[in-house]
Amino acid sequence: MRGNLFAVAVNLVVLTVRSNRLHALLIERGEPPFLGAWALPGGFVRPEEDLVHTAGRRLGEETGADTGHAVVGHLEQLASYAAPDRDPRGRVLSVGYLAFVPDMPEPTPGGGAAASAWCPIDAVPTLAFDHDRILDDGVERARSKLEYTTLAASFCPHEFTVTDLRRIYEAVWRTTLDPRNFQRKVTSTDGFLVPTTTLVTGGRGRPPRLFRRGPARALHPPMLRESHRVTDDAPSSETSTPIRG
Amino acid sequence: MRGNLFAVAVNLVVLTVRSNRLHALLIERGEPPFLGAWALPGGFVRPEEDLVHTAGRRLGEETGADTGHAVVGHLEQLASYAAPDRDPRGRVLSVGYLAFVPDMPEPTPGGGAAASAWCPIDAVPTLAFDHDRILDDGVERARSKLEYTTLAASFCPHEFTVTDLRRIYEAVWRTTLDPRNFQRKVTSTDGFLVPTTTLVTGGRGRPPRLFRRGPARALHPPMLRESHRVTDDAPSSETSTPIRG
DNA sequence: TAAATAGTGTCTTTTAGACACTATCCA
DNA sequence: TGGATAGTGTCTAAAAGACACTATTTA
Repeated sequence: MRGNLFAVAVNLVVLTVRSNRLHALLIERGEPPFLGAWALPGGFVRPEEDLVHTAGRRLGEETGADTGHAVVGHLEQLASYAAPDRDPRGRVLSVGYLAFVPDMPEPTPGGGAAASAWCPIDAVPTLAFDHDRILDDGVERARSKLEYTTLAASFCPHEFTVTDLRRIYEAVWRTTLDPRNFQRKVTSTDGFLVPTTTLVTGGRGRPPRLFRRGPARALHPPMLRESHRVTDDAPSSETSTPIRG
Repeated sequence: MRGNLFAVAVNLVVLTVRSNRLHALLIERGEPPFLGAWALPGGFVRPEEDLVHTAGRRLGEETGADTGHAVVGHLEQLASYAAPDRDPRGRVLSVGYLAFVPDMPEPTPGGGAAASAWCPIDAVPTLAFDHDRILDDGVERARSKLEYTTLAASFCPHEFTVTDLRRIYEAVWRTTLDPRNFQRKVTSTDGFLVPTTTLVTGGRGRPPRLFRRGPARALHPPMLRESHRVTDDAPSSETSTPIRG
């Protein structure tokens, strides 16, 4: 078998919406390199472990899913990053994973991290390695996935209101949506939401109904965000490359 | 640095449209394992080489771009595959890349392949390793990318007619589109097509105009393929995974 | 001239967006 | 009662789909 050998790591872009703002889960590195710097959570792939297993394991460790806290969400592979000089220790390929989780208590650091925290997406400091780019790619993926899938519901707990769901879209897209048109759109899209009989009392206005996520995964027609630019909006990464002329 | 080490390979899903059918580029393996079986072209990532460089290099070798043949197309990262038992030689992670190229002469085998050929997508035999799944993921990605990007033009040569472009959509989606509505849609989408002054004579009807690809990359509103199922249409791979309940 | 393909015009249906209006809570 | 939020109805504009019709070629 030709070729040199790589260490293979998984890094997680874990997104959630807290206080109507999109946040990412960051860890403070507890060991070199980049000791003390902020980074994406992650870890090396163990022998006999598949990529998604590593990602799920580290996600559980960081979000405290192993403490019995019920986690509903979504996990998907994002992209791989393997620039020769991206890690000073040697040749390391990192597979990025993108996770959506509902708002939950403060994270519990794991995997050799000194600390961990939810950080608003527009206040993220410079990160270790090439994690800035991985994070950017993850956020961009999240923004476009909300357009044509029902994944916004992965940011919500098991039962949620239409307004809860709208706040997800507004936070991820940094925009505002008409509450009335949004309501009609999501409740009339077959399989997106399943109504319960429960109304949430205690709020300031008419009590909203609770819904659960339905079986639909694709959104047709999609939920288009406003004024998508028509010219080049390729992500920052290599993921889109024209070949010559 | 903890963790065991991996060999890292790149495998290519190279798609083209020939005779109004979607084809993939396959190679016949010239060495073990899977000697004599069909597989996706690929190769190991060299020291100091980035992933996209490996992919571009192998793409050029297989399609004969190094022979001076002008290649216009598209290359993007697809996903990574690293199941512990996917390669009998040991732990190998493969990064899938997806390429769109215009129809071109028969391929010239490279990289240790015994033979190579364009194979209609619905006539692909069982492939070596987990290449069936990589191919499936690539085809599915291609189908959905044609909906909301202008990448269909990457299958066309530098100048092409509206009918040429429509045949791409029809081949990739295995459907038929109304030629008149298609014409209006693509010519009225700002930045998709740039008209030339050339008309193609010699055909059977009114000579069509040649166009070049415009600067637009995203399609807004998207070009929706018919009757997208509303329920679960997750790809075959791990790329979409719900987390618990 | 007939057949074939390119391209335009127009009508209908569907959907997005704006927004009036009703419903139901709390203070 | 008034303010706030939930939810429905309705109008308009934009886009998709069906398809008649014109334009320009070859056989």
